[in-house]
Amino acid sequence: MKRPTIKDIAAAAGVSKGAVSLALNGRPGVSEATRARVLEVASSLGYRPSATARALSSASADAVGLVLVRPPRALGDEAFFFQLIAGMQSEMSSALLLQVVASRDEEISLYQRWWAEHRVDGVFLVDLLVDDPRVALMSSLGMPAVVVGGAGHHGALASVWADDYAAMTSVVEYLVSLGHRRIARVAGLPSLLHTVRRDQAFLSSVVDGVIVGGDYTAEAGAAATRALLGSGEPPSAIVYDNDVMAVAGVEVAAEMGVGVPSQLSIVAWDDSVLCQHGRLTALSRDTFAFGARAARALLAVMGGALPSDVEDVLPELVVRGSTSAPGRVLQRGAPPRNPVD
Amino acid sequence: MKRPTIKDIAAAAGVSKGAVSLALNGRPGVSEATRARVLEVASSLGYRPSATARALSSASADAVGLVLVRPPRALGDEAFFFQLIAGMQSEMSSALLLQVVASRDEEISLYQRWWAEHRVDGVFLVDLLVDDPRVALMSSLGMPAVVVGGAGHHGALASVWADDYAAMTSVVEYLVSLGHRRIARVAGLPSLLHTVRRDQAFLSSVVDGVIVGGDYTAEAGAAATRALLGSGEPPSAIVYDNDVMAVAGVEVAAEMGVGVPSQLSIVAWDDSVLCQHGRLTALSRDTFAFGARAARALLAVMGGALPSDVEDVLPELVVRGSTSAPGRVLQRGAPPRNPVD
DNA sequence: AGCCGGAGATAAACCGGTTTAGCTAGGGTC
DNA sequence: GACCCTAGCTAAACCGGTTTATCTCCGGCT
Repeated sequence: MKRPTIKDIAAAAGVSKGAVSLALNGRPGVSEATRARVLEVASSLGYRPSATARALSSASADAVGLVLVRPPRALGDEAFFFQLIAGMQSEMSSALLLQVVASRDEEISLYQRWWAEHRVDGVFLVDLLVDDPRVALMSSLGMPAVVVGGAGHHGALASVWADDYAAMTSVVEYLVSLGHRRIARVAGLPSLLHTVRRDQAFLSSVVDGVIVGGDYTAEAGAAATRALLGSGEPPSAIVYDNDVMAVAGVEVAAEMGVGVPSQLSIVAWDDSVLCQHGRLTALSRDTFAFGARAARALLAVMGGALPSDVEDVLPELVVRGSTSAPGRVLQRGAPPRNPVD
Repeated sequence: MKRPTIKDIAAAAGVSKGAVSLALNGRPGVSEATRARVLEVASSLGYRPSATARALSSASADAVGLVLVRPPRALGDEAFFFQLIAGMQSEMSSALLLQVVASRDEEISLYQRWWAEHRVDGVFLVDLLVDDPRVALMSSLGMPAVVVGGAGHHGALASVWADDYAAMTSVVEYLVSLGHRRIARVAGLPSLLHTVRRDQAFLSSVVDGVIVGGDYTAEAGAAATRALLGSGEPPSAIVYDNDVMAVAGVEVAAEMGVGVPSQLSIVAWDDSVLCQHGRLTALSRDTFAFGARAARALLAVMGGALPSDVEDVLPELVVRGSTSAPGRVLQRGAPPRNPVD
C-alpha cells in the first residue's frame, strides 16, 4: 500500500541502496546488467523518488520560486503576472512555489529560507528595483536566478528583458507624428526600475512633457487623469503605465466631457483583453511567451549554463480607436467606449 | 556563514539534539529553564528550521498545493483564478505549490506524488467534475483537501461553494421579469460540475431556453453568439458562463447589427474589470474573499478540524447597460461598447 | 608467481530534523 | 533503607535519498 522506497527496490533487486541510487541516476559504478535489473524492478514497483528526501541530501528540490510583493487584493486585476506564470509553467515540468508577501524585507528573508531549506532550485526576480538588493543577495547565496523584466544586464545574473526605453521612445514618436506636442505620462511605482527607464525615455523624447505618479489601480489612473485634464494646459495625449489606469482614464475623460480621441489620445502600456475590448491603442507584447522565455533561461542557469541576457522582441504598438491627430473630431471607426451612466 | 542547524543549537546550549527539538516545538520533556536557554540560543543564532528535513520525518511540509488543468495559454485571461489565488495567499503564511498540467491523469498522479513526498500539507480542488475521482482519492490518501466551488457536500471533504443553482434561477427570473421569453445560455465546459448545475437550473426555470457549449475563450463566445443570432428564432437574451465570452458576444452582436440591449440583453457570469468597463450586467461575487475563505477552511482541516461545508454568499446581479426589456430601443445611460471597426 | 589496477558492489556516513527507548537523579511511600 | 515513580535528559534509530570510503574480485603485466 505504501509507496515503495529505494530500500524496497534494493531488497527486490538483491542489491544495496547505494547501487540502486547509482543505477537510477545513470551514474557510473554499476554494471549495465545490474542497472537494467534495477530499472526493471523500479518501474514494476511504480517507484517514484521522493523530492523531499532528495532535496535534503543537497540535490534538486524540483521546484522554482516566485515571490510577489503586492497588496494581495490589487494582484487579482493584474493579468500580467498570471499570463507570465502561465508562460513559465508551459516550459517547466517542475512546480512553482508561489508566495505573496507584504514587504521587501519579507521577500528577502523568504529567499534565504527557501534556499537554505533546499525548497527551490532557483527563482524568478520580478519588479526589479533601482539598485535592487536581491541581485547581490542571489550572487552571495549562489542561488540560480533570472531577472524578469529588468533593464538589461544585472550583475552576474541572467536576465530576460524588453527594451522599455526604445518602446517608450517609439510611442512618443508615434504621438508626435500625429501632431501631439503636449504629452503626459501616468507612471507606475517610482521605485521600480522599469518606471525609471520609461520616465527617462519619456522626458528625453518629449519636448513638452509632464509625468504624474500612479500605482496601477483604477483609482490612481482616474485621479491622475482628473488632475491632468483639469490643469491650465491639459495634454492632448496621455500614456499610461498599465491597462487598468488607461481605461480609468477613458472614463474620466468622458465624464469631464473630453472626447477621446478627438480631444485626448490615450495609449496603454501592456495590451490585454481589457484594451482589446475597450479599443485602446496599446503597447503589446506576448507576456506568455515572455514567461516561457524566462523559464528557459532559469532552466539553463540551473543546468550550469553561464548567465545570459536575453532581450525580448520590442513591444509593438497596436493602434486602435483611442489615438488620433489632436483636434480631429471624426474618426474612422468607432471611438472607445464611454463610461457608465 | 552557513545557516545554523539544530545540531549547532544543541552544541551551543550544551544539550542534545533531541532536547532542542522538544524545546523548540513546545513539547513536554524539557524543563522550563532549558527550554528558555534553547530558545535564547536559537534566536541569537538566527535559527530557522528546515522545512525539507521536517517534511522528511513526516511532519509538516509548510506548503499547500493547487493544480490547474488548462491549456496554459488560455489561463492568462482568466482573472478568476488569479483573484482566487491572491485571496488564498492573504490568509496563509505558507507557500502555494502551483502547477499547470494538461490532463486530469497528470493531475491525479501529481497529487499522489506530492502527498507521498510530503511536499504539501493539503490541497485545493478546483474545477470539480461530475463524479470527480479526486474526491475518493483524497479520502483514500487521507490528504487534507477543500473543494472550491463545487456544489455543496462532497463525500468526506470540506467544501467552500456558492449556490450556482439559485444564482442562475435569479438571473433567469430577472430576465423574465424584464419581459424576456426566449433566453439562451452559452455554457462552460460540460464536464465541470458547476456547468451541469447551471444547466439544470437554467432548463428548469426557462420555458423557452437553449444551451450552446463554450470553453471560456473569446472565440467560443463569438461562435456561439453567431450561431444563436443567426438561427431562425434568435433569443432576446443570452447568459454567458464567463466574462470573456460575454464581451465577445457583445462584439458579434454589433457586427451583425443586433443592438445591445435594445434587441439583445447580455449577462455575464463572474464580474471583472472587463465587465465593469464594458458595462455588462454581471453576476458578481467577491472571488478574493472566496479564496480567503477556502484557505481558512483548508487550514482548519489541516489542523484536524472536522470537514465542514461553507456556503459562500449568493452572487449578486449587478445590472449595467447590457440588459433591458426586449424591443426597447432607447435606454437610460449608454449602451455597451461596440466592437472595433 | 607476484603485483597492480580498475570495475562493481557494499556498508556506512550524511543531510536536518523527529521520535522513541533508555538512563539517571531526586522525591515520596511504606 | 529498599522500592518505585517520574521529570529531564541523552543516545540512537528513523525518514529516503546521495555520497564516500572500503572491500572484493578478476584480468593483465612483468
